[in-house]
Amino acid sequence: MNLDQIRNFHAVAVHRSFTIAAEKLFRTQPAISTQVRTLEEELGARLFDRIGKRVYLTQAGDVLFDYAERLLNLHDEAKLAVTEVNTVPKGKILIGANESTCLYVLPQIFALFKKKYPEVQISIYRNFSKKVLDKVRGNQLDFGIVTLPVPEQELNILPIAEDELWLITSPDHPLTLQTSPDLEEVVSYPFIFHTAGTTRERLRKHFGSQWDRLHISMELASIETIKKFVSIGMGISIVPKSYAEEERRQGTLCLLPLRKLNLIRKLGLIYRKNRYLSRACIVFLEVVEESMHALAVERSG
Amino acid sequence: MNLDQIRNFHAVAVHRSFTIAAEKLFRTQPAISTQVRTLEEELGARLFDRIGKRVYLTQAGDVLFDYAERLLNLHDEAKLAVTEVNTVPKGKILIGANESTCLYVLPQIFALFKKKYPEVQISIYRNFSKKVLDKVRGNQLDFGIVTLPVPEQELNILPIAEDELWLITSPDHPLTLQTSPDLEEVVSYPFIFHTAGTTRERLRKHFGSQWDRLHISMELASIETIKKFVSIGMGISIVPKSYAEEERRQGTLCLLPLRKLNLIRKLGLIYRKNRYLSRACIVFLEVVEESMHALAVERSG
DNA sequence: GATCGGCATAAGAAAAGCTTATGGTTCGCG
DNA sequence: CGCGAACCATAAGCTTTTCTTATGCCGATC
Repeated sequence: MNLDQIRNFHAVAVHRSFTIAAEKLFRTQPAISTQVRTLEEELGARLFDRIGKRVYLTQAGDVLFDYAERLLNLHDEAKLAVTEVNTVPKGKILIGANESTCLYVLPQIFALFKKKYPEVQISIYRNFSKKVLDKVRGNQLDFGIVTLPVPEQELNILPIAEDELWLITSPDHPLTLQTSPDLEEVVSYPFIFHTAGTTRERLRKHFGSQWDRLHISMELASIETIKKFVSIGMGISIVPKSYAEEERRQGTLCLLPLRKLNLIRKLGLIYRKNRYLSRACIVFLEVVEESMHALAVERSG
Repeated sequence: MNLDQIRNFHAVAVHRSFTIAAEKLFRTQPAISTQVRTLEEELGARLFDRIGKRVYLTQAGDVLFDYAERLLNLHDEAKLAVTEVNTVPKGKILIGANESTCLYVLPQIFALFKKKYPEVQISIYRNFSKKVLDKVRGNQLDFGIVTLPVPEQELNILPIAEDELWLITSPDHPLTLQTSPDLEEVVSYPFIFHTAGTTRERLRKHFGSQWDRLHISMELASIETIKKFVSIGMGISIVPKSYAEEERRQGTLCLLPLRKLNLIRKLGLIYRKNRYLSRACIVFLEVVEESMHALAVERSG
């Protein structure tokens, strides 16, 4: 019993005629006849009484008729629902990002996106870039926002933001007397760092031999707490410049570029290659590009 | 999109593997692959992400998956329900009968039937034999109980009861002095008849030339009222003997055989030829035959 | 009682679906 | 790092299913 047979049966029942049913289904009458007969044989029950010219539903046919309607309706609904997924953007997007991205990058993008596509639900997985990367590779996330560079294999990468790494200190710190302190000077002061993360690893490499001379007074798990402790003079730190602009304006932190250490942190949106993008995912990509342009204009303007 | 494709899709989704799905469905892997691909093309949406060795449902696939389960369940249910109609007797039986049959014949049969098959609902269409006959011919009734004979074309006929037509009078009627009055005597007394019906027509023929001499004092629509009026002496009537046995016992009516008028009224169960009998209808026929045997034994014993 | 309408059946053609064979990836293991 | 096994896609050929055309049969209708 397949849907075609059910459709045939249903048409015959509705029109009380094999011939008319055949017309409606753009088949010939024998085609309908045999299909109905096959159905009857399979079910072991006659579905119609063929009496003279007339066709009547038997009791079994009557029972099947109700199911036929439900099946056909459900089938139509299914087709519609599946097609709609990729025409009207809706459903859910899973995005992975680290904490700071969640705080400083995603809000603007999401605001724009939600305004355009309110039906799409966004779910955020917050973790270190490395974990995010794994989950994107494992197809458990639709998108990830991670620190670049990233091994390119299997991934599409879309750079979305650049930020210089600057030194932050408390407003009354001795280093603030300089406009652009030297690395060698800086290492003599106690540092506050993230417990882990890509940026910390990159800094270690850039510091080179200086790293061992570094005095790490604290390790904290979030940018917000780091800034807090830096502002009360518990140590100094290095963070993406834009993450501290707000505090600089308020005067709670000082932002200083480091001489000779021209470190740039790039953020990228990543997603798996060969992956089928739902309509919701496609429009998300569009919105990301769009908001990048908006930011670029903002900066230049 | 047919049920087979949906079944294939579902199996792949469940096992997250084309190969395993193929095994479970006793097909080869390419068969499953092409079917799924066809489905994807028809829906215009990819249903799986094939990434490396792994298979993931896309968003569209996820949507379809829910529908697939519902469709397959509904399909199973439909098969079961249709098959059950003709194994476990249930549903509805439509029976047509005239008033007197309803009163004196059906109750015993129905009692037995209901005891054996409580799930079958019996619906009675009460009308004259002629109307019942038409409805059985028109396939609007499963069975009819009518006065025989009946034109045989298109019908199966099962005789179920015989009854002699006897005279009924009030207990103090002059005719009661005789054991078996003559037709010629009888016609001099006022008669009460049914307004219409097969028996009345048959009597007319049998009375022959006497009919015109008949004085019909009343015409009534039901056996019960006829008996009432006869018992209070408003006239005499001729009815199937068994219909007045009760009143004879109670002494409210007298039952007398008519000499020379050996009229027998036969009742028959009729149903259309070429008609598919549901399980409920088949067991109804069985019960009817069974209760006929029971009555035969009762009479002989 | 001849004709028309409507379903069943048969035979041949078309379409769909399955299998075997094979190729390209990926993943795991030495 | 490379090799083999696992897995899905594709192609070609064959089988099965399903369609159409042709025809028969039966009941309804005039």
